[in-house]
Amino acid sequence: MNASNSYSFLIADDHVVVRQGVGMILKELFLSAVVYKAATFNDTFKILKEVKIDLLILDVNFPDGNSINILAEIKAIQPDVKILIFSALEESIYAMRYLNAGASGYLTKESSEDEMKLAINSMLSSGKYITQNIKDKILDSYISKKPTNPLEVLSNREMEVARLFVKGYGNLEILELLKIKKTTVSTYKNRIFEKLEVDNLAALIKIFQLYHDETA
Amino acid sequence: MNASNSYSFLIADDHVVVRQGVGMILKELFLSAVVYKAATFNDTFKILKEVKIDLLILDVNFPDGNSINILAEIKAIQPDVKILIFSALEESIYAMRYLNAGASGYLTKESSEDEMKLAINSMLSSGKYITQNIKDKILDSYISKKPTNPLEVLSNREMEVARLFVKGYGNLEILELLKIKKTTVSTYKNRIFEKLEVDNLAALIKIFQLYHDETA
DNA sequence: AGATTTTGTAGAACAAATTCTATATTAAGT
DNA sequence: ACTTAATATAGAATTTGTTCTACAAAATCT
Repeated sequence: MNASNSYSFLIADDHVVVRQGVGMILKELFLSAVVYKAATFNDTFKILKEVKIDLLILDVNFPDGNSINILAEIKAIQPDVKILIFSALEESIYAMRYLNAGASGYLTKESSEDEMKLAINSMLSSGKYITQNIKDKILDSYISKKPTNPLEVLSNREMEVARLFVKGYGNLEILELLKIKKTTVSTYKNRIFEKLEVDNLAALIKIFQLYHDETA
Repeated sequence: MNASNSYSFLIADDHVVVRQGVGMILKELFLSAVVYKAATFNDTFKILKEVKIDLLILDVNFPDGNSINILAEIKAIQPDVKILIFSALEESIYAMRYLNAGASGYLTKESSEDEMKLAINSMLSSGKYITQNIKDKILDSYISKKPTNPLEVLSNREMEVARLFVKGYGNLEILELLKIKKTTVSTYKNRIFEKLEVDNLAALIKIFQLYHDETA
């Protein structure tokens, strides 16, 4: 909260309507809110360097890049800024990754106005906001261990196979290349999917992209 | 325009913030605007059946179905309603499809506030709004037929199926969603792969990343 | 208008991939 | 050291996906 006793927000989203819509909700919640808006990463960084922000509402789907490590960059500039991810992606898999990477809240664009307000309030008071859904997931996987890069959980062989899948090879090609049986390939595929908590190739590819593995 | 001499709008979009944002812009343009909002197709239809709408601002990306042919259904209810598509999808691939299907304007969510206002005004006065970009395309297609975007070669149905594949849906899910037989899904997949000259899902996804700006 | 191509759809037969179970080997934990 | 968990590997049975062919309706070309 700044000197004039009102919260400062930064809405970073590439769509005007979204910036407007979120801005409106913010104004409804806090009459005196100071609301900054950014349409690109560059703008986002620029503003973060200039003014102290209490809450950054961030859509990670920018045209000028969107890998997960920008969260670290943001924190490097303003370590205390609270980040609420506001994404059009289904929370399930992605939320955890963003939370691990430095965000302290995750909200989907499908959320109702009430939930959005709840989330914003919660971020300001307790510094975080997580849906029950995600809390459950956290219990599941946080309790054990949390590798920074999810791909680390794969064994060497699994990684080998995963790369081939991401490159577009089918089971038959992989079986051929590695000289193993088709059921073995399927077994790996299964373990890979389980470990990374995905259930289809498209999601696997996204993870590889997110964690910028050259092979993608 | 209705009896009380003010325009009536219907904003159909599944995201609250977008509805708010567009609503705000509408109110800025026309103080006396009557603005209805719908978050689903069902709501959209319900409202269309009840009140006369001058301009429908429609995001066709609903959770409860989103094929192009709903435009026909809308027209069946209110033949005179003007439809402005407001979509996050790449203009070059989709605009023509929607225009052919009954819309009379296409605006991407990346548009600036000014452009949005221009579009809305244009829809109300001349009944249509097309960006220069698309006008060029129409001219081009009159002269020579060379697709700028490779995805243009897909038929509407093929596009629908391709998107589902890219999202990670399997044949079974797609067959279920579109209520078609499994061989039909395979046939589409084949035609899609042939037309785009790829032979695996990973490659298809890459093309979509390159040529299809979609937030999902 | 008539001919040709594209599109939306599917059946029969076949190929590919998955499940579930299992086992030997290695790595990790206490 | 001794036990437990993870890894690399498959077989049998089953499920999922593909091919190839086909056909009517719509769109496009001549």
